Amino acid sequence: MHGAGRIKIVDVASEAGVSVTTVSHVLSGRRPVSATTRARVEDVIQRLGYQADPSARGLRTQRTRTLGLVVPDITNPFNTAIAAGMQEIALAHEYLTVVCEAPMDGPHLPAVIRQLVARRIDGIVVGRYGATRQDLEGIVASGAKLVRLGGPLAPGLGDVVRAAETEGMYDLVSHLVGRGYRRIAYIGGAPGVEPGEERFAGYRKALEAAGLPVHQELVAWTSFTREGGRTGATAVLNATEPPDAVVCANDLIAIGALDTARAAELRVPEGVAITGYDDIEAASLVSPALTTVLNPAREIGRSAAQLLLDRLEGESSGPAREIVLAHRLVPRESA
Amino acid sequence: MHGAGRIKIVDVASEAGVSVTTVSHVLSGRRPVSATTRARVEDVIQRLGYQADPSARGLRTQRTRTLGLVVPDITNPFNTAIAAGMQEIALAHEYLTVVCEAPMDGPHLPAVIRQLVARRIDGIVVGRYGATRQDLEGIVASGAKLVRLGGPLAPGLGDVVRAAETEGMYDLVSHLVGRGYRRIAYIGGAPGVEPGEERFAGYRKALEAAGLPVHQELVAWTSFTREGGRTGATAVLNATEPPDAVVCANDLIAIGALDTARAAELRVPEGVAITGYDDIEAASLVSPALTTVLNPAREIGRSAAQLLLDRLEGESSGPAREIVLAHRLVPRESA
DNA sequence: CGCGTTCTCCAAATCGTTTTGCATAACCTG
DNA sequence: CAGGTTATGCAAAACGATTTGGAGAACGCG
Repeated sequence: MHGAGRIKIVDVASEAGVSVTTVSHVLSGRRPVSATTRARVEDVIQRLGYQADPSARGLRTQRTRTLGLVVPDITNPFNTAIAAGMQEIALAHEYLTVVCEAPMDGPHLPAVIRQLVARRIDGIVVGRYGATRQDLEGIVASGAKLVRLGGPLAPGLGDVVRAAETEGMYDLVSHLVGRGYRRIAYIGGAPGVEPGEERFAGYRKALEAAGLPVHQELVAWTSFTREGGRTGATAVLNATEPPDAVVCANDLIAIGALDTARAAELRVPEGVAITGYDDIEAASLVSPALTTVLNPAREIGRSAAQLLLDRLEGESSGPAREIVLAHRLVPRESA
Repeated sequence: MHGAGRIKIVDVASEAGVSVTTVSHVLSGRRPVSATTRARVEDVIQRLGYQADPSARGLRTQRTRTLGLVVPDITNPFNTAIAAGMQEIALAHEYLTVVCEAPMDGPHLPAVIRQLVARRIDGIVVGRYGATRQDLEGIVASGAKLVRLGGPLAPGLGDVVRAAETEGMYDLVSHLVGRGYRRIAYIGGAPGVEPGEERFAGYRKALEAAGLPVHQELVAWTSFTREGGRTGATAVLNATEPPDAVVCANDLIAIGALDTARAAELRVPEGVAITGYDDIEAASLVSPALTTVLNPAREIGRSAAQLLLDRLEGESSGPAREIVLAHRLVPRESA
């Protein structure tokens, strides 16, 4: 008759003939309990299906056993892959994961962070973002652990997980150079936003290493969207001396660039090569299939969650850490 | 020096020169408070940036102000759109949304539900699923509010939100008939899983209304994946008398069918028409762009959250409700 | 056999809210 | 102005767990 989930620690204690203290100790293992008592208590817990009330526990411990992920766009497959990776690790440690969307337009980020901090979320992962130092410091000051996805490692701003973006773009552009392309254009997202900067750096380094110049008129900055790709491609393809390849900062931009090329009756890759970055699902669905770089999103999520859990369950402080994950070139038809 | 988020209700009370009871009352409005006192308290709350501790509040009220969404695959854009819709509504009411993945392979669903129930989540949305009656009853018995996405309205199993799937497929197939197609094949996902059943029903009704027979060899059941689409299409296209159109239960299946058609050197839509369902982003990115039906996923999420909040904040019980959302045919190149 | 350790376990305080039962002050009404 | 309402605010008891200071029993040592 007593519904599931309603039994309390005191019920377990009386059923097992011990005090609530003892039950708590077998649960947490913070003090020794004799083997026979422990066995009896665990049996009762099992039989009654006892589960500690998270609010009561949270009130006492000041922990919520919850991890948060903040991303600019929750429907972006790259971001959901990160979320999936986090959940995989978190669930195994009985942590919950909440993912929050904070669009780039308007001051959504501070509000979302306030929400998360007010909720006493234990650890927060801030996704690829133009987050200000102030935003991030607010998280750290609240006592929550912080992991950033990308950006430089800085003291007092949590740990960092990132893909080897610069190296990935370097390899991609070198790949193009190796296949004979010489006038290689670049379409970036919003300038100054982190992953864009690093990818652009890889582009420049690769050209430099090949002894090729960076033409200012072959570089366009727009936004990380399909529409951005269309306008960016229009700009670089109309240069006085057009490019033979267009490197895009992500797959959505590249798909937009494909639109523009198709509209201009330019064959890909014969007329112009086009490449993306991230390897989202659509990259292999469009035609021609995009040459791109695999962004190990799920693995990024796993690493970020693991970093947070280490800080939470193991040594709380210590020097800031950085995890860099390997990229992988995915050659397909568009180059 | 006192960091943000650390101030308690007693601090607010003493700063404002009132008791904690009064502060609580201005917060909840459950008892009248004089205008001048209220103003003073609200000012102090503002100035100090007070935010009630959710664990303490949850312990007392037995509410977590959290909504949950359970889906088979968190990276499916359809599901993330639902999540985004839920979050939009939930956040406005200061509720958090957590989305949990419970893959169809293996007994993940009961475990995830247990987790959510143990966490005292206030309301749970169970996505398109082969959920058993037992799973759902467990949720209701725990006291959490339940909304199902699809399936028949049944007493004691919460409210239902669904798209008009049968009608949507009916319109789509009727559209094909109107354009002259006569041998129309169908590729479904796993048989018995809800959205598939309803879509198949729409397919049959439309053929029936047009006086066309349902050929057993033109119906294939696989899985809701691109790979499923490939195998399903191989089956129906190799029928003794091949179809002139292939209707797929969702977009991923349709994209897989496009693969098969391309491999068989069949032009689409000249050789065979292919249609999808859901209108995921990739549907407009592939070539030829898919004729499909817009599944109002975001709106579904919004409605589900609203339903939950109504139960939570308004009248708790009452007859089970069902919300049916309109579909919309999206004609593109593939038919 | 007395005394100090080490094992076990318990009672009670605590975390920060909400909510109920009263006390007091203020206000009408006749 | 007495008597009864209504407004206003307070003190104290929950909510269900964790954690600390000890109590009693068992054990070893001199």
